[in-house]
Amino acid sequence: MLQTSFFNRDACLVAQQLLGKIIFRQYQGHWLAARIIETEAYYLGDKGSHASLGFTEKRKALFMPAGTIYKYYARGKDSLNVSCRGEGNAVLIKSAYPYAGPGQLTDSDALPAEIKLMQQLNPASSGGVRPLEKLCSGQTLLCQSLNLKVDEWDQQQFDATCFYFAGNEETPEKIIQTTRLGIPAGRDEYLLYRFIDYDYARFCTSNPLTKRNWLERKHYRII
DNA sequence: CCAAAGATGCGCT
DNA sequence: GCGCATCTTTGGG
Repeated sequence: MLQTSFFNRDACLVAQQLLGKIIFRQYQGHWLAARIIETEAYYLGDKGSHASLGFTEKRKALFMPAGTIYKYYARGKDSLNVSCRGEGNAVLIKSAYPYAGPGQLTDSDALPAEIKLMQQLNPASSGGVRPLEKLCSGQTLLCQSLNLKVDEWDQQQFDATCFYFAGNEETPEKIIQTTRLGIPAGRDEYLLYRFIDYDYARFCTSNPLTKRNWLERKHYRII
């Protein structure tokens, strides 16, 4: 389990080092799991952040010690963040990919019970089964798949018995660094605070590599 | 109390 | 890639 000291560092560094880490979530006797593939960093002083709007009870977790979980409603659905070093700074877990041990799972595999549970928790809008690539591809979709609710987790700490992040010290070989999503013009929208695991870019919310008219160095860079 | 905006996601083009 | 449905929070009146 990642300790609070992991989060007690610069938010952009934490965001990058979270890539490749695994989220573990206890549900009905099973450990649901997903690999983090996309993150965003937010700072008190950047106008895209919730913290920059000032302290309210809802935003309190952003001002609590590093490693505190901040959950809020994004367009009415649950979203997962963790506070970092410096009051008001945090990382947003933007998307993940279903995890069931080493190697990349595909829809053609016989899916483990844990993955099927995640598909039950987060069915397609049609009511059908959501393919793996769409199961955790979004900050609220991820929370839905892992049964992570605002009411239960906002302002809480990670808990080794039911919800935590884990993984080795390695970050992916290649990381895509680009702009955050959903930030209006004039709100520091140009900041390159979004990070994507290169090898999983096709599963993230919006893939810089395949975006029309997007160029390396101009709109994103590989680090 | 209500209008407006928001760290979105879906469906269709 | 774009429009819009959805629902919570916020802030002004």
